[in-house]
Amino acid sequence: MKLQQLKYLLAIVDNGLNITAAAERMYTSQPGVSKQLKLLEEELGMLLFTRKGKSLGSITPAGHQVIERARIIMREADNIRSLASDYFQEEEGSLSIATTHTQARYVLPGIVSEFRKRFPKVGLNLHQGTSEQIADMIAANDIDFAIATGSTDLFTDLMLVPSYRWDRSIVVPKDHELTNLDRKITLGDLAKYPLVTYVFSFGGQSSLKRAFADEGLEPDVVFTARDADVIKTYVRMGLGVGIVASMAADCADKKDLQVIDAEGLFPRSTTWIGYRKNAVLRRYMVDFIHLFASHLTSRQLDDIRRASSQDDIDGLIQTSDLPVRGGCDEGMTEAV
Amino acid sequence: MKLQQLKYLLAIVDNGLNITAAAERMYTSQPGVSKQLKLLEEELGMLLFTRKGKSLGSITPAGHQVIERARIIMREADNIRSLASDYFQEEEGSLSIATTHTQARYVLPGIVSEFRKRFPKVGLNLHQGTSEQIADMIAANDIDFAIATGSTDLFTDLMLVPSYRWDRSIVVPKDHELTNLDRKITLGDLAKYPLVTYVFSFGGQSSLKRAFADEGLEPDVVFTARDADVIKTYVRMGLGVGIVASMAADCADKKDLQVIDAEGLFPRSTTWIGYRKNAVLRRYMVDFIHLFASHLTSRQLDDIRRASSQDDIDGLIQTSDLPVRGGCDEGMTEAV
DNA sequence: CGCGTTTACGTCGTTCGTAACGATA
DNA sequence: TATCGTTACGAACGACGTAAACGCG
Repeated sequence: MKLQQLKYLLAIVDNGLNITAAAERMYTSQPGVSKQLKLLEEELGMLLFTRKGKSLGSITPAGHQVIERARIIMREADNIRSLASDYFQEEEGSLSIATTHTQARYVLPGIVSEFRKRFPKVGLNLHQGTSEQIADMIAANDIDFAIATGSTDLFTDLMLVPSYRWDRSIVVPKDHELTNLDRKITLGDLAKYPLVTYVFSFGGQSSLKRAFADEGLEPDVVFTARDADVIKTYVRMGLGVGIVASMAADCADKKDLQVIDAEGLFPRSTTWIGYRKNAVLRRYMVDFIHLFASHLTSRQLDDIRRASSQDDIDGLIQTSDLPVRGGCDEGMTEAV
Repeated sequence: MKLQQLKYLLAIVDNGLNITAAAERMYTSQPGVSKQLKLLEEELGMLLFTRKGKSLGSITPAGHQVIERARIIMREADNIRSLASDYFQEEEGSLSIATTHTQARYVLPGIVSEFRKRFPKVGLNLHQGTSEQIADMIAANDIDFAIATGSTDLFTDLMLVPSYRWDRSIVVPKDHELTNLDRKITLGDLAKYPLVTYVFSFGGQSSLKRAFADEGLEPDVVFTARDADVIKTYVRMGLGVGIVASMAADCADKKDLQVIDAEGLFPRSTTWIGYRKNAVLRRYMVDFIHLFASHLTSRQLDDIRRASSQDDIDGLIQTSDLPVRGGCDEGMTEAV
């Protein structure tokens, strides 16, 4: 059994049991991969895949078990390499992050620019997607960090570090009648207007919809998007009243939009940053977490680095200690 | 990085940083091992060992981390091989068991003979030792099962399957005055005589001594051994009253010794069988556990096989369900 | 006949063992 | 000088890539 053989095995699995594709991904010849698979099967004395004629049909039950173990082996081999790189020179490497639009657009820019300043030699890859797409990217490997809000169910394979909390803001055109309210805005006020907001299911099972339902109200949502910029665009067009993450209501918007803090109207959301269980975090990765979850002390980060289960992390971080991030640059300066 | 290199690395560590010894253990040449270590260090760009002149001095801090990961890799590689052997032919392999004298002498013979009948091609290795020695054997690898009583603290790396419980028996010469007692024997009775029993600390912090202390008594222990046969020998010589595990008071002894059941006098002990966490159990290994812990259903065994933490196992087995093993063959027939 | 896998074979790099050398206590 | 690790070198092995054959849809 060779590490190479296990690597090829996983490449075949991760490329839909297509040896040719696997070979291309591994930058090697197709017969080589085919042969190594054959040798591995021979040494183990068992078939890892069923054959349909000459093609691979499916993974055998025993094959699944072997693959599972092979993944552990490759993960630990990667970890050894990480340890070594980290030990030798901590400032080089790469960092792949999968995240949602709100984070990528409103929160990460400040953090990324600071990170690049500190680690100019670390190659940064940002991938934007929905929570589900992020989960897929994780499964397909090659992602070091996932950053998202709520929806922890999709990410049971990750260690999730709660990083900050945020409220929502109401966004209306400058001349909107809601701006003339001489009292705090209520859900009842909002329910009178057509609403423009995130796709429901964002951050769990529609905490937004439930907030209305809890008061016996049914909101009139006329438009949903995954993207605060799109929402604001339609608000500008007068399509309705926008509800966005407070971070997304930035200063630039104040020119033609009125932003009303909706703190207390909806439950607070918690954004976390997650990494694979059992992954060795390189120093610059820990530093990135520190930039993102600025409330953590170095001591806490050390403990997190050593944590082996989500419970360990949950025990380290009190949700109530998390900073609350607002809009219009306040949050950003806080992070830097 | 090659599996072979990691294997050599661990061999060096496990042989006291002596490359020559490691090479012998691996049935290969010493320069080969030396070179592979060098290549590994070169590839990782770090020293795994400090050098004292030409000899290896100690493991570097980073080296410890690498070794830890390497152990996981080798363990999973072994697991893959186990899976394969098991899949192909379940009836061949080997089984190494480390256990205490009482188990090896009085409990295992029946089980082993049954096991050999079922799996004649599985090579059996039994190693006898104290709990501490068993723990050492585990650490040095090459042991599949540990069987012992109490002292779970020494075996936190193992999954422990509680297997049966047992009481102690009093052993006296045929003509001893304790045999003429017309009531149930008490600790107070025992305290009047010189005692011969196991080394204190057997099975935890001397549950035996504590049983006396709880009644305000101080036993007069004149001789301690690790070995019921030795104890019985001294009882025969009239040195004192023997207290042994009930399993150790077998029928053959009844010729010249009187055995008095001491159930209730001392707390019950629980004997367990343990295997390494994350180890794949081959089918014959599961069958061995079944022979040893005969109360388990196939369903429970399946769950145990899949368990990933000690808590999972503890949740599956109620201590009160464990059979109580007595002496004089009753227990043995029950197990077969 | 295209797609994908396996077989065949020549080349090249790696591992291994023996032997000799170097360093340390 | 005994012990242990490294260097040197030739032989055997194994991995890889190209080319060609094979099976299936």
